[in-house]
Amino acid sequence: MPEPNEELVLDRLIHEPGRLAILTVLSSVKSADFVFLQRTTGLTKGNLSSHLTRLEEAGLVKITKSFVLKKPNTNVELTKVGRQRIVEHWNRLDRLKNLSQPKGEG
Amino acid sequence: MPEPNEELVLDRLIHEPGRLAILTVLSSVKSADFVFLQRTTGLTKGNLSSHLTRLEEAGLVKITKSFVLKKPNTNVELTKVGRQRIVEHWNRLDRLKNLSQPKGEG
DNA sequence: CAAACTAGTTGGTGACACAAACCAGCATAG
DNA sequence: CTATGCTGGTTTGTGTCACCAACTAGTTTG
Repeated sequence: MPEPNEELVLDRLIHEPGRLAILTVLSSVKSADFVFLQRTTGLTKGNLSSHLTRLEEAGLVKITKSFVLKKPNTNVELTKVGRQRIVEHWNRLDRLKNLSQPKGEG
Repeated sequence: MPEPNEELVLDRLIHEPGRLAILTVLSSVKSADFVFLQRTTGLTKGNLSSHLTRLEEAGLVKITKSFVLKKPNTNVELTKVGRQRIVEHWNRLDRLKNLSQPKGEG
């Protein structure tokens, strides 16, 4: 039973393509609403909704619901923890990648 | 129904952490055997076995079984396609990452 | 012979990503 | 008023699949 290199273990919650996209988009903006996230990530409403719920439950995003122009509006922003975790995830991916290409792409 | 940016869609077959590790290790060596892969990836035998089967079925790796010192020996190497696909996957991840950090880490 | 070890494979199970169906509010059409 | 159809979401049903435990096959040790 090998003990995996802790540094390289990938967090599935974050690694999942849909959520990785959501979190990565969020890390470039202060906040984003549901419709914007749907457009940028290409996720369906259903998937986006459930991913957001999971991310919120995990404390990675803060969700604020309100009404804008009489329409429901779901605003999402990274929490401090969320921001740390997505950065750390990209760092881990870099380290994994560098296992195979220690000198970087030539 | 938004159409996702084709360039950014992540292939789950490759993206799965265990397989991403296997493929990344393989991309740095000519070939590797089961035990070596288990040590380097930290996967259990069962997981490694089933991931390898999936990768072989997908044509990403070539598996050669033989006996070495009277023990079964499973040798694994990337196919040409496999090598292309893992490189392309890392490129996609780079592009996704750069959506949020177009200037690199500041 | 049995017990333990190596090198794997297979089967059962729970988690979960997905899309379809659903829901609520608003707007126009008749 | 009812009906139709938007927008902006949530919930539900289902199939996939990653995981670990159990198993197989052969070898070595006693």
